[in-house]
Amino acid sequence: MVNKYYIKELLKNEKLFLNKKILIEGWVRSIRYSIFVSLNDGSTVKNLQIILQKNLDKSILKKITIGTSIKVVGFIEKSLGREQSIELKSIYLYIHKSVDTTYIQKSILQPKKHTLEKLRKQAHLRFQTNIFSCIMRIRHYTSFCIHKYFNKKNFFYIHTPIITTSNCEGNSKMFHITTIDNNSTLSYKDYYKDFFKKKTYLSVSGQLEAESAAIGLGKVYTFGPVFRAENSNTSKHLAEFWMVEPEIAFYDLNDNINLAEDCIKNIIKYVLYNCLDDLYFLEKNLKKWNNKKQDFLINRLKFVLKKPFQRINYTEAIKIINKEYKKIKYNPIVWGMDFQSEHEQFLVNKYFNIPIVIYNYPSCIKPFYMKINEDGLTVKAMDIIFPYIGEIIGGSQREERYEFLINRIKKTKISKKNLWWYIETRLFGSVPHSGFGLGLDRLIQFITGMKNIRDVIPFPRTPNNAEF
RNA sequence: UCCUCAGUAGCUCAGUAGGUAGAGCACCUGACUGUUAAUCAGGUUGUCGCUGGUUCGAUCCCAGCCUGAGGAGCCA
Repeated sequence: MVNKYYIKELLKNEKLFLNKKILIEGWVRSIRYSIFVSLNDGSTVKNLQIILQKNLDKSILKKITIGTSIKVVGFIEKSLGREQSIELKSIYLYIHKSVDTTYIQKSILQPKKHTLEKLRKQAHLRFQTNIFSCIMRIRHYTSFCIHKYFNKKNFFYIHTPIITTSNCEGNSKMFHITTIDNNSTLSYKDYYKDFFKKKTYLSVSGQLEAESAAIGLGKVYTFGPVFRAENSNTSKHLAEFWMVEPEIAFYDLNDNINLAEDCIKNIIKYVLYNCLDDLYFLEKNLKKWNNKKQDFLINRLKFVLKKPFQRINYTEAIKIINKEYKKIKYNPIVWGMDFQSEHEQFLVNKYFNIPIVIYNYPSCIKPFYMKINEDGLTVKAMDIIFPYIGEIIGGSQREERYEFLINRIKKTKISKKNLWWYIETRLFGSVPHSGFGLGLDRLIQFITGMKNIRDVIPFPRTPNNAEF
C-alpha cells in the first residue's frame, strides 16, 4: 500500500520524503526529452518533475500529452536539474485520460502565451492554467480569511435570503424571479398569482436582513452572492458577485471605518502569508505582460499595510479637487455631486498616495437607510477607495430613529410597503448600528493585480454572458 | 446605455496604398537518457467576424450587424 500525497505537502517537507515510495496524481503540464514530465496537481503553482521509466513503450509515451491526467508511483529523489530540488522517479504509471493533440491545439492548454480574453472564452478549462489556478487559490484564502476574521471577533455568520422583495439600494435594477412561463396566459404583472404571491427578485444586498439580525445577535456578517441587473460593461462590474456585509449593533461610523480598515489589512496579511508562491508567480507574469521593470504586486500589498488609510470628509475632498483640478485638467466638482472615478483616482494615487476613506456624503446621493448628521445635509456614509480599482467598500452608520427613517423614505420616494418589517425594527430596541459591504471580487482584483474582474471569478456573469 | 479601438492559420500577430495571404510558436513525421514552454531536420494548416453595396475583381473601400477589449455612467 502506497500513500498518496499532494505536491504542496512534498515540497513543504522535501527531506522527509527523500527515498520514500509515494503515489501522486495530477495533470501533465509539459513533457521533455521523452522522460521528463512536469506534473501539476492543483495544490500549488509549483510542478513536480516526474522521471519516466527508460524503457517505456513508445505507444504509451505518445499518450502522455499536455493536459493528460496520470497516476504515478515512484521514489522521491534528489534532482540533478537546477530548477527543482526533488523529483519523482517513476516505477508505475497509469494514464487516466490522454488528451488528443488536435484538442490541445484548439484549447488554452496549448503551451503558448494566451490572452486573458482567450482564457475567458474557455472558462471551463481555465482552472488548468497556472495563472487562473493561482487566482483561484488566492480567492479561496481570501474567502477563508474573511470567515476566520469575523469568527475570531465573535461575529455570527447569517445566511440572508437570495430571493427578496425589497430593493435596499433603491435604484439598482434587479433580476425578477417568477415561475410564470412564457406560454402561460399570465404575465409577470400578475404577480399575485405567482409562486410567492408577490414580486420577487434576486437580492442586491443582504444588508436589511443583516441589520435586523444585528439587533439581537449584536455582531453579524453575511457573505454570499448578490445580483445586479445593471447593463454595465466595465472591467469592475459583474451581474453576480460576492459581497461581505458585516452589521454591528452599538457601532458608530468611526467604529465602522476602524473595522473595515482592520478587516482589509488582516486579509492582505493572511494572503501574503499563505499565497506567496501564487503571488510571486502572478508578479513575475504581470511584469512580463505589462512590460514593467519593477515588481509591483507584492510591494503594493505590503504598502497598504504600512500606514493608516487617509480619512477625509466629503466636503474637504471636494475642496482639494477644486483647488487642484486646473493642474490635473479634470473637471471641477460642485458640492452635492458624486465623485467621478478620475477624482477618486487622483486623491488615491496622486494626492495622498494611500487608500482613502471618504465619509459624510451629501444625503441626496446616498440611500435612505444612512443616518443623517446634525447638519441635516450629510449622512454618516463612508466609502473606501483603493488604488486602480476604486471603491472597494461602501458603508454607513444606519438611521436607527423611527421618525427620521420614515422621513427619509418619504423623500426618496421608495415604497414603504415591502419595507414594513425593516421599519418596524426601529420600534423594538433600536440601537445605533453600522455596517459595510466589501466587494470580494474587487478586493481579489487588487490583490492579484488583475485588470478585469472577469478574471477573478470562476464563471463570470455579465450582460450577454452566462455561457458557462 | 454612450465613446474609442479591434476581429487574418490552433495561438500571438504582420500584411495587401483593391488582383483570394505570411512569420514565430503549436501540430504531424523522424532523431535524441538530464531536460526546464528542450534541441535538430522535414512537412501540413486559412470561407482574412457576418450580411449587403461599389467594382471586371473586395480580406483591403462603404453601410449595417455580431463579438470582444479599453474608457465613461451605475456601483461593490
